[in-house]
Amino acid sequence: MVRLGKLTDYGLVLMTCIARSQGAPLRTARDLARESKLPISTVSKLLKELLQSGLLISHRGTKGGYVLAREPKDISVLEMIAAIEGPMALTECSTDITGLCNLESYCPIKSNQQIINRAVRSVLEKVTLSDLMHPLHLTTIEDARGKVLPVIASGRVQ
Amino acid sequence: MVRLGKLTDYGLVLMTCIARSQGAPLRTARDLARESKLPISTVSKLLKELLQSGLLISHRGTKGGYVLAREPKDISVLEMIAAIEGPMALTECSTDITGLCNLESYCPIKSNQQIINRAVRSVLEKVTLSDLMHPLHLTTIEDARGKVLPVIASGRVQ
DNA sequence: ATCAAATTGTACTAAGTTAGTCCTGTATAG
DNA sequence: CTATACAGGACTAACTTAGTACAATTTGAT
Repeated sequence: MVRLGKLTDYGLVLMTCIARSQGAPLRTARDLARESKLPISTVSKLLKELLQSGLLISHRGTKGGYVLAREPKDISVLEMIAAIEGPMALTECSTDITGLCNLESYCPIKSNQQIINRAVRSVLEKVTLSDLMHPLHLTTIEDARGKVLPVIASGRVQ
Repeated sequence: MVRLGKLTDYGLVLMTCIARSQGAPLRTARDLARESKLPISTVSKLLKELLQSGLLISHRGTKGGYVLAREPKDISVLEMIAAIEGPMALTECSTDITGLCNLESYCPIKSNQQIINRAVRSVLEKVTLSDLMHPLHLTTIEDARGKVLPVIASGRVQ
């Protein structure tokens, strides 16, 4: 169903939690687990992955924890997804790594998949953590070919 | 990695094959299996699913086979994906079916996921089977917020 | 009428991926 | 020195996907 894994979903929740408490001291894994109602082992694992992708900065020891590495507006949804799921590709054909697709060179729609993939990536690149924090600021979004999609002011999609 | 399943990929290939032979008589599963170099059992299964979603029309018996139910330009990539993978949602939160997400009502980014999902859906809705057949006709595509993505004339993405 | 070609429907198995847990090690503030 | 919190890896169970197989049904042609 072209869907994000649950863990990725949780990752977005955690990033939003951390972003919301900017200015506050470091957020610990336990702390975030309590706030997000997720098991601490899972939270811990996700924070590690977000750290390794450079989206978070950590401090060890007592009074340790995590902060955002950049401002929310400079962290894209695409980056967060990639941090947890690995480099995103809609199909293996679109990963630029040759030899993965068993239809190889005579695959008739390889180039099309790259087009689709690029469009999807681009959408996710443009939506940032800041947008996730402040849904009201994102009132419209233009889809491929410039058609405007109305997005309801409450943050809900009609 | 937010990717399509292999079967979906095959489904796009099959639809492209059928679209390319419009005007010709019905295409059989065996026929398409040979052309696409896929196992016939898999092809048969996919054609059934595409049929049930109303994207194909079938005729049984000798001289039977499949044709497109509509013109290529009126069949979106989103429909083809949905036919094989079920209704698309980036996360379970975005399916409009309540009770699936264990964070339920207090999930802080539910509405945002719906925004992301809608943008992605919209991109896939705008790309049609016709675009897959004639990649040269799709030279640029606009991403969310109207930024133009260049797409190389050869059909390859730079 | 009968046969052969083709779709229809269902059920099943194996493989791969994802979710989630646990344990040991390392750094640091007090 | 010690309690706290991150770091890294290994591991298991559950779920999903890919792929196969078979019997039933429909239909055109001889």
